[in-house]
Amino acid sequence: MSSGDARKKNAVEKLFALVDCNNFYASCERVFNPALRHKPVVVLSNNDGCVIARSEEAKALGIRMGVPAFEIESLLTAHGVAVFSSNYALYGDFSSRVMATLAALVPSMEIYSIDEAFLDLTGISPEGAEALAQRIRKTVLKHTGIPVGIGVAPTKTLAKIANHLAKKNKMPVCLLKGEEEITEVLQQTPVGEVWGIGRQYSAKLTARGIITAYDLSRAPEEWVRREMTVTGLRTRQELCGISCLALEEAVPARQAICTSRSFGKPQGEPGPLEEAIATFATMCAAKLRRGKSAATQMMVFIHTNAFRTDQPQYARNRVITLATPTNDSILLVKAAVEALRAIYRPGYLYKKAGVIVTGLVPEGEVQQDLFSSAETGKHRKLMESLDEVNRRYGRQTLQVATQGTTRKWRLRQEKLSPGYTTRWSDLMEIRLT
DNA sequence: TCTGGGGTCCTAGGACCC
DNA sequence: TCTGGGGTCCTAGGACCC
Repeated sequence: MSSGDARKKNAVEKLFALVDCNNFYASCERVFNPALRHKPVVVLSNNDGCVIARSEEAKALGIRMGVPAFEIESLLTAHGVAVFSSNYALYGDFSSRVMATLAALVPSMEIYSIDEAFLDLTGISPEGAEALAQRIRKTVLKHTGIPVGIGVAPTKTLAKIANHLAKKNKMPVCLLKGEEEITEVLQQTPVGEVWGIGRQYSAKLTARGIITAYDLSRAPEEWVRREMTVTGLRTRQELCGISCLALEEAVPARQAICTSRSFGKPQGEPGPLEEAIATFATMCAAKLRRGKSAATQMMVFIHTNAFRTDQPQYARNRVITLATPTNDSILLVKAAVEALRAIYRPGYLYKKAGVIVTGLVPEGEVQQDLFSSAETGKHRKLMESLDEVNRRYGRQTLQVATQGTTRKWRLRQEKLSPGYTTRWSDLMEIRLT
């Protein structure tokens, strides 16, 4: 069966759009800082470690994604690149604005990531889809200041490819339809660029002579399934135009929440480590409460700097099962510190630590433990007040004592932009003279 | 001196049960 | 020689994503 025949088997020809914000973090930094227009901009990861977003001008300078900032310091200075620490409060807020704008323009959408959304355009003619995509792009730009690119195709995987193509050709919208056009594009797409094909699979496929996305769409189904599991098989079918990945409108309940950081300076003493772990535990607790869920298990991990092969290495984690599912900061801090004490060893320089909570259940369904319910009830009121204070006066205004005040472990964040849209004190001022 | 953070899904294999 | 078979649950590890 040719892929064309297979496509016809779909009762209704589906059509998906992928909307992707261009260089999202860099674009956010630009909105309130027009002086940065047409200038190279990069945004660094937490701890000012690696480059995680680049404006077009920065890409043109040859700055690669993920490159450590210290390796390109002279390049950044020489070209007057504007450098920012990541400001997730700002990006999260812009993301909400973009998504709200999209939601008002289409009947059904899936928020796929902070800067991407899939839209269902099934039933719309190719010309209609193209016009709608153009309108979406203009509206988002006008309402939020964020430029987006849009790829449209019969499956999500093909819509991703259409979106890449739009970027490559510096076109705002790319519509991919019709067997011949799709075949031609797939033949020009390296298999590693396909959504769902990462480094490992890319190497394996290339070694087997599967070089392009088209080759993968023609590979024997049995082989793909055996070597790449059903996930790989779905990707193969999607490349053939058979839609296997549906639009997921409802946000599935989280399964895990993680808070982890690299330290600005490596830490050897137990004190600062405990303060860091306690802080991560309270951040997990706050995220749990915001999502109205509670955790049944917690994992605490610490490790040394793996890049420093000249130093002794150590990495351990410890899982604690909580007697009753909880989102109480005080109980979670207690558990986290206990876990840390069990795995901490002196004589190492720790670079990173984190807390992961799992086994999440809805807050309302928690079975109260007979022996601790009185304590839990008291704490609940306290947590509500804590969240309210921190919401009003900024994160970490009220803390659990174990979090400490030295913050020796804190992030390096030397180039943070203001919280233009999320902190009253950072609101932009305009002087009319 | 400096190298991110937060998620998901799938499978194989072991433990355990009847 | 040859040691049941089938089901469920859990975990670790490997792959991927942005």
